[in-house]
Amino acid sequence: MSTSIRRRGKRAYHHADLRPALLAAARRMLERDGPAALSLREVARRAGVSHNAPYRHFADRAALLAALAAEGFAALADRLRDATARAPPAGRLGASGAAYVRFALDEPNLFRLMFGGLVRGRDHPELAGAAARAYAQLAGETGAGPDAGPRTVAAWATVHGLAHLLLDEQIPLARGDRAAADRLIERVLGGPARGAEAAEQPKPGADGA
Amino acid sequence: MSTSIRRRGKRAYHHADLRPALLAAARRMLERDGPAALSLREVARRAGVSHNAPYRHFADRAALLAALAAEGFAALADRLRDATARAPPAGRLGASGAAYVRFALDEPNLFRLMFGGLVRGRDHPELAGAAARAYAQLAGETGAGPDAGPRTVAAWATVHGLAHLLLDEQIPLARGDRAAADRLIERVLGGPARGAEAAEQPKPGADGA
DNA sequence: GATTGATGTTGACATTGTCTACATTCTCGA
DNA sequence: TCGAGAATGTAGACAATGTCAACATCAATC
Repeated sequence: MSTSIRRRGKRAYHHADLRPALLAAARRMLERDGPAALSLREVARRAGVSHNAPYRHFADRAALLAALAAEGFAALADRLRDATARAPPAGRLGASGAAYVRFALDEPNLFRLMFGGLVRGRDHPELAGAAARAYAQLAGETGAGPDAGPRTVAAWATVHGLAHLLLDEQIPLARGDRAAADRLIERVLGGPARGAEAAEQPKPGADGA
Repeated sequence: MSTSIRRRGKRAYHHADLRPALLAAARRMLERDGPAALSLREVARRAGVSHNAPYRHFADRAALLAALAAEGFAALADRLRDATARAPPAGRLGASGAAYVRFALDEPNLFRLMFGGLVRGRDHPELAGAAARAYAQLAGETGAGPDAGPRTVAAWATVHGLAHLLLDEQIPLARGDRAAADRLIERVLGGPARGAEAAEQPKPGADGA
């Protein structure tokens, strides 16, 4: 906490860069306790300012959450870019999907904030823009153009659904087991039409929502 | 509100069936304002009882939400059963998937409660059981047995992801447009390996989270 | 150097979840 | 029949939260 009350030698008038400091504190709290438990006052406390200071940078709690979600979409876009850049052209679809799911597993609560319906892009243009950029990245790297057809939609839906199911522990898979996630992704993304020739697959579990 | 303060001619001791009355009120409030806005005190108010009465029937707010989510899984299981019962054997996979997505579109906030990570089945056995029954129904009707392979997981993930994407308005589709949802499902569920020969497909939108 | 706008603080208010203590009503056994 | 005990509902309190209004402080500008 108290990230740079003063900064760069300069005396720093009030706090200097309070907004990023608030976002950083909120990000930590988000990943620890989830979006529902994120309290504006606690964020302010961790940033070392009064409980009303955040209102100088965010209209309300929803705006803070929207900014966090926007950061999440930017991070997701980066991940997708990195993953596809490293993959051979033929493996880009799988790499992109795996990166998507890994992102969800790495930052479950950020992912939930982004896709949990708590904040809607419609209400926050900044969020809508960040989401659009991430989708553009995704659509571009799945091999289809912006006029992607059912194939792209299906691939996207599959990966997105897989991320959710894994996150909610409805498909048993050790959290953070990258290799297992990769294998599952590869099998599932490549597999729907191939049938069930791959062995040792996980099956739907009874673990609740 | 004030659902059956007294009941069946009998004088009814305190409220008679407060628990279902609370759940009914909560269900209405949930669909109107979403899971995050659901207040225990407001539920009590609408049921016409004191702010603490719900604690005789639910351990806390999370328990109420879990009970609602469990009802949701039961309703989903019913929908899946009905849909597959009416479909010819060859069309069961598609019918099941379409029913799944339609359920999400019909009761968006209930769906978000069930799959939004707000309540975890791990903490509420009743919820875990209801979820397991719904999944069993789903797995049984996708044509695969309980040892479903990647194909079943993929189908499930695709449908689940599609529901989420439609719900979050990340795929443009008029809310409640059943025909469009059905066509999309059919194309997407049947399509990943077929390529993009189907025309007039929607494409990923820039509508934010 | 005074003014002004941005930024941060203090205090207040209604609402909420939850705890404890108390009241009322039902049920069941003598 | 009735009274004890268990269910069920109520009243009051408390801390925490989101948000509003009023005030303070600081940097920059005329």
